[in-house]
Amino acid sequence: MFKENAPRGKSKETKANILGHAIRLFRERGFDSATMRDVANAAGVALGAAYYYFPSKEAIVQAYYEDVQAQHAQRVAAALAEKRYGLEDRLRIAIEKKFDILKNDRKLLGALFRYTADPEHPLSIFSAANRAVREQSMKVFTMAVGDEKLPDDIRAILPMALWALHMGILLYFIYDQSAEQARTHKLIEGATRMFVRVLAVAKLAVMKPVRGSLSSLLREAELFPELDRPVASTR
Amino acid sequence: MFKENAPRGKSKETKANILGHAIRLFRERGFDSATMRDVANAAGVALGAAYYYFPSKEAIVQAYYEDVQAQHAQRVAAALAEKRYGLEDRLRIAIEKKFDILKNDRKLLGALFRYTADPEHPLSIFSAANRAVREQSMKVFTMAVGDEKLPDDIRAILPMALWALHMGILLYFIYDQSAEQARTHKLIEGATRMFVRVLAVAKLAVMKPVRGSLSSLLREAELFPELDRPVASTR
DNA sequence: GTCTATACTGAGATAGAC
DNA sequence: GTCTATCTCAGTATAGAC
Repeated sequence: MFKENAPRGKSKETKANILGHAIRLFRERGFDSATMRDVANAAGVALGAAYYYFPSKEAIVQAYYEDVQAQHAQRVAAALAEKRYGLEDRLRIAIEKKFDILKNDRKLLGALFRYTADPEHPLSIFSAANRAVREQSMKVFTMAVGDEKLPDDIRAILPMALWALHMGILLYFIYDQSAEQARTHKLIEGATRMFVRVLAVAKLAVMKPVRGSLSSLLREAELFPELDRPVASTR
Repeated sequence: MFKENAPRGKSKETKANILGHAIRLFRERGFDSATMRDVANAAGVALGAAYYYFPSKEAIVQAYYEDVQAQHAQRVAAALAEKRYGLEDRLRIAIEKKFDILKNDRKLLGALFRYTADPEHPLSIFSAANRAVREQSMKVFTMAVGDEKLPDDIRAILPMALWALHMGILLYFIYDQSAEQARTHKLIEGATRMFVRVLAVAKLAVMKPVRGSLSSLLREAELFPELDRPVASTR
């Protein structure tokens, strides 16, 4: 089912109502087949009302995306608070929770990623407009890493690495036709184990120069702006 | 400029003509802003004629994509035949050649990747329809690796790893606003060096179990079907 | 500020005439 | 093979009800 973030107020209710019906229709018929008129009809409002709340059809998917991220942060925090886990378990749980939320939405995700390779498009997951969502998502992984003993350079790039890893798995998931996406779950398990093993190797003192090169590569590419302000303007 | 594969015959000429004007317009105005009517006008044909040759606007980008891959294979083969290079240089050259071809087409690539997360869409780079193109692209990287002395398990996954790496760089390239995409070229250089260094570590005997896990992970995920037929039906 | 109703534009795609 | 006419649907515009 679909949960909205702040259903107080009449206006918010209408918006949530439109959003809910839209997502349901997108799930049932696919994003392209469901029209904005269908959405408005299903929600019992006029077309203009749908466009009053959502500037475009894609904006509805964007709202869904933001909601998913918010839910993800909540669920991971809740799951990790339950009991003390080792690193591998924490990472696996953090990733699994994302797919719990998305389990019926494989068709929808195609629409969400449609503008990923379009820098001009606000709905790209890499757009400036989505920066906050990206950073929140990375923070979830920072939380999953927790106070694990790690070299600083590794710690700095881990959230981005995990974010990228989970995005890659997401792409696999979209294509995964196996019953209840069993293969995706296998992949999450295997990839998490592999990730932790590679981490263990990377932690070794002999690997420090390699890590250094990787860090400067990422810094120069500005893939990870946070790396640029380690000593910056804090007081 | 744009090169077509087989310009013999009047029909092929019309098709190539439409394709050429379309690509030019997409480059100049962007994929979404240039309409099929614009394309037809520019090519001096009616709208219907454009649709006779290309079932959709995206299909034009697909034709462009196939052409790019064909050119890439040619150029890499030519460059590597010139003289003997070390592994790092060969990989860097193989990747650089792709970006030579694409240097003016960053806007176009957004359209090419639009359906990457849609398994139903034939124009997805992961679709069954595009399998041949993908495999050709991986073969280019197999060629770049050449007869380098490597453990079999590493050799088997390298083409896919390099393909994935160059796709990742492609995404970076699309977002790279620096003059003449200088940052992308820095990234290619750094990523290639890093790749070879990691490879050197992975080659060590102590890493064999880690490699084994990675190989079985990929085999189980069927990310790389070729791994499934090492002993199969060849005789 | 929230919403309805209706009409209109633009562009991808298609049907059918030639 | 090619063209003209037409369809569909996302999105815009507008005028007004409450």
